[in-house]
Amino acid sequence: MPKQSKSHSNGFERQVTIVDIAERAGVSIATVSRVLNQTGRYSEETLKRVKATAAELGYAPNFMAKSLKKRQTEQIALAVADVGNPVYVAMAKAIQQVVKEHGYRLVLLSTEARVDEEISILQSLAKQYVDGLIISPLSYGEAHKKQLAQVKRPVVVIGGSPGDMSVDSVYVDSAKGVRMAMEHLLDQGFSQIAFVNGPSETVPGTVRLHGYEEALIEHGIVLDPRLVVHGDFTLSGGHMAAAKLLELPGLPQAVLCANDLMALGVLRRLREAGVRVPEDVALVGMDDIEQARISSPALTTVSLLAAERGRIAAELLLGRLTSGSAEPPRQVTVTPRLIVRESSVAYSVNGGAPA
Amino acid sequence: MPKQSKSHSNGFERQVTIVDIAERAGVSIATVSRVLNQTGRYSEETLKRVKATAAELGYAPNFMAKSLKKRQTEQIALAVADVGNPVYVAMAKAIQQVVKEHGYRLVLLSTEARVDEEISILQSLAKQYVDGLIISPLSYGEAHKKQLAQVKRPVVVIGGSPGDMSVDSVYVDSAKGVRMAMEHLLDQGFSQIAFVNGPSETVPGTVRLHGYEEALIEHGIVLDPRLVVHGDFTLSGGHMAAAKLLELPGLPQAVLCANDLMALGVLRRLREAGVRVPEDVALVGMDDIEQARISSPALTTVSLLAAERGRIAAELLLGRLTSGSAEPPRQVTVTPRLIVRESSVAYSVNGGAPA
DNA sequence: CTGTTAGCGCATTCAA
DNA sequence: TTGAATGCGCTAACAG
Repeated sequence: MPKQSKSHSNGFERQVTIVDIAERAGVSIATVSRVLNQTGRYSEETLKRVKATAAELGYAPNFMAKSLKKRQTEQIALAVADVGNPVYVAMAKAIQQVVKEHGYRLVLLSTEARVDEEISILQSLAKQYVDGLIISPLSYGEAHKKQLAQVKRPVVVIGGSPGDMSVDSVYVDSAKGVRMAMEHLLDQGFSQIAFVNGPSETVPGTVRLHGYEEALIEHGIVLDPRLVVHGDFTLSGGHMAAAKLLELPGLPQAVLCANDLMALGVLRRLREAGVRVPEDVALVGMDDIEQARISSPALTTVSLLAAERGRIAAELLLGRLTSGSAEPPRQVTVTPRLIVRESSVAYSVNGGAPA
Repeated sequence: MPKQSKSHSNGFERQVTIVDIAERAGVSIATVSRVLNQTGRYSEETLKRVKATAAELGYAPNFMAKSLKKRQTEQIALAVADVGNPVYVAMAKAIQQVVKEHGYRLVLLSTEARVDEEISILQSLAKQYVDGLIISPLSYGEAHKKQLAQVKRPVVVIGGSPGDMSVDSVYVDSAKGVRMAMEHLLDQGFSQIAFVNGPSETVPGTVRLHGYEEALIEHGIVLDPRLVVHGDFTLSGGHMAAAKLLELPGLPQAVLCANDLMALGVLRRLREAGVRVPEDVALVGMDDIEQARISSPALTTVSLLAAERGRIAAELLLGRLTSGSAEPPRQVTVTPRLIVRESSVAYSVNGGAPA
């Protein structure tokens, strides 16, 4: 290839530094730094001159150098299992909003639901490329805690276990959420309630299963193992889980799903099989994602207050960042809310109208 | 407050550096650097000793220092308008996968559909905190190009305009996509086809409107301005847009939406009004997001190949990063695909069955 | 009000 | 095979 005319300037030319602008403006680099950061004192005259030449040269401060020196990046990271899950999107938006007000940039990290990725993110946090981290881990075992202890930067975990005080955390009693949903179903006289859970090796998976079992016990119903199936918290996971349910000799009276995404997948599969919701089977999800409202029938669900948990997490982290980092960890707990919509209220087939 | 026992170690203790491990292992920092990076030569003996003490001390390399020195961060950024939009999620996942294989970390940036954020991201790219950027801008004007020209790092834009060769880009002819959808509708004999467009000041908005107009002209149909309404590419935007359509004296025969999210919102609003899809009105979206498949009725749509565009963009960027950055910009174009599902095929009310 | 200097933690040349 | 020295670009003392 012939020697290119150096037209396309996306090459790696020498970047302009404060030295360049110092020389050009006839001042020292210290002065340049001062006016650019509005720190210390300087004359009106130099202010103008420095700013002018900075603009002239198209100066942009070097993030690496600055961060290395100041020992902070003004970035915080949010690590979630699946950026495609609306729950995490809601969380991310809430967090984004509050950290931004405080001058921080939010970077999203996706773990693709893999534990080793979670650990690896915790590890790389030690590299200090962000000032703090909010993580919503799918699992939360010894490996996590060990890494967490190593980390030199504030971390707040969304999720985790109640009463675990190794780091700041915001907790929602999702087992209670499950029980609320179960009550709602049981109150309508349903006793054969299937449970579409997430992976049993995840924290949400085990916790929610507990809630299911507790509700059953409380009502003197023995758990039918065939009614408990597993998905992976995704749409298609729910779809496949419903398929398993459909293979059972008889249809359950109701299906409770560990999250809305799976509930929506279940809904789809049921419809494909000609099963009507809620007439033939009642359906309840968890999370209260936007799609739950607009699905048809609108999905009854348990809000786990994703946005609010995100906001709280961000505030906890910001607290660590700006003031004390020596105080003992705090855990704030939020309470789930049942939201009854169409998918779970079965009026009599003979057509009783709603109130 | 009493003097805290220094229990909770998330404070900002002095981090361990290669100096520490050099001292401890009785070698120079140069040697430490060499074995840790597997560069240069060193004895088996020192290898073991250095590695051991590094582990012992819980050493983690400082990202800032390393990047400052090497002038690269091994991070690339993806900036999108709305992290909640499944299209961008699909893009992100595809990109994530390919950059990861090449040892890069992907950080997600959300512009919240604001142009000033897009510009600001371009600006901060000059700060060099990522090695490259993939951006899918909603608008693409002079301000963008001006910033783009300043930037010292490779950028690839997803979207933009055909034939614009200021940077690498991947382009999908969405106007053609609209025409394909229109053909599908017109072929069924529909002539009153409403168009729910995105904001008219965005690139996708203007381009898709053109496609709509062209299709109409081609079929000798004059555009009825009342049939063109605007949303903001979100679910609720579609919902509101449908409300406007519902106010019209008569219902259009079909509704084409500039994206699936709005189409789903429209679907919901129509159902609320007791309008059946596709029996009363045919509905078509664009993008082919996962929810389009599982909605009910399943949504006819035009795939804009988000994942594939993401993959291509990532490959273009990686190309710049690893080999030449001097070559002239490339633009690769992908062709949309019509995907006919249930929402647009109106069988006769008398019940003709599908083939 | 401004300039000089010393690192931040690391990779890398140049000698040994 | 290893060590000493240099500097990436910047901020923050410390002098003047």
